[in-house]
Amino acid sequence: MNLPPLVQTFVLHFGEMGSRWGINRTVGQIYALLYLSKEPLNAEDIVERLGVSRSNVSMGLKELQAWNLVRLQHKPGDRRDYFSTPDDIWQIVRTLVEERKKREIDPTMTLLREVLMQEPASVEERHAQERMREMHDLFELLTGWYADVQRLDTERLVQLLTLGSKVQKILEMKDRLFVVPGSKKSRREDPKDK
Amino acid sequence: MNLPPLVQTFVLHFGEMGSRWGINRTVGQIYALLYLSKEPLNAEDIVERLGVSRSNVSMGLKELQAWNLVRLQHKPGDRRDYFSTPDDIWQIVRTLVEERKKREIDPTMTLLREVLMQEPASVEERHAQERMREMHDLFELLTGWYADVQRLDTERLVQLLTLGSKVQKILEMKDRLFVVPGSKKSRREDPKDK
DNA sequence: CACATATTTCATAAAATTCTGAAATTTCAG
DNA sequence: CTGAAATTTCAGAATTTTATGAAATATGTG
Repeated sequence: MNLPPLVQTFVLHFGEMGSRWGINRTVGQIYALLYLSKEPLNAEDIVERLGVSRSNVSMGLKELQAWNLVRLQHKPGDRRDYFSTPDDIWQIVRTLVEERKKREIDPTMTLLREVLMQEPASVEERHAQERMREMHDLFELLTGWYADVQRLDTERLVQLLTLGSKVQKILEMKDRLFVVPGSKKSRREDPKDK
Repeated sequence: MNLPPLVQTFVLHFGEMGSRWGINRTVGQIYALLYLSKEPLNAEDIVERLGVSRSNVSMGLKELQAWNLVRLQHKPGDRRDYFSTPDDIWQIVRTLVEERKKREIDPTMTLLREVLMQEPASVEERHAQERMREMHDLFELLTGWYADVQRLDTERLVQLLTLGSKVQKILEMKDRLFVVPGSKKSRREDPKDK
């Protein structure tokens, strides 16, 4: 491995981290390298710096492209493929979340919907279905929220995240300002209520 | 494998899904089985239903315990260990996020902080450090938000998620109501501004 | 304390994955 | 078209992960 020490530390860490996700060490390292690199790199650059085989790099890049995590570019008068990551880190986050949703949540939702259609054949199956319903509803809530904030531009998203639960305060304020008498929603919770 | 068809479908799916996360098939299956089960199960129950070896189940349960994803219980007059998942699915989500943060984000943050302390020895390293700084700041923002909403009780959390980006509307409303003249924060963005 | 039961550990077998080098294929300049 | 450069594919080697059965250890009851 032929890298500045500071870069190497990060690349190695990402390689290890990769295995805790579903990606292999080389893919993690390639990604980390591209993320840190100012200039786009071609496959041979990556081979030299990481000290892995050319074919391994080829496969790794293919996987990263499947994840939409790297961008393919060309330099004028150079037929080699150059790769880079988006400069905007928020774009990276959006892609990552989108792809993970596509791979992990969506197939599970499909399966849950299918299974929830079936008629339970025993009390055991009935209970199992209830649990699956809970998971289904949870995922629906989370993906709904995600679809919603996904649409925000970055500035607003950051604003929202910075607020964190302080949003809660504002919600309470809103509640107080716009109480509709008799509305269930507007009724204040009181522990003494039973 | 000795399970009602409906349960089996889900258990198999979770087993496959496991490998896309960092956990192995058996661990995924054990978890799915416990999640769907009304009653806590002991190791032998799991062996029978999943058709895997006793030792495999022992290891799998150990891993799930390390993740805080299963609860160990006892039945009166029975020395065997019984396992279950929390009934409250939100509790499960909280644990999962917490543990993943602990395993994936925290070590990365530690490394980023260390590397950001060092003096870059070249322009290349300087640029790499800037990228790491971006990642560091991003993680800080996200974990800050997480720490914040983590503290909300479930009802309020659901309320927040249900709102999604509609929160934005409320924020704008708040801005309009409480403009502090001359304050940077309260100044309305205008595309015509330069 | 003894002994039957339950659980864990661990060496190694089995399976899955990752990586490589060689060959095949693609691409494009001349 | 041709041929050199670039990339991809792929069979098998290397490595890593996962699963098993046997042995060791722990636990609790009588």
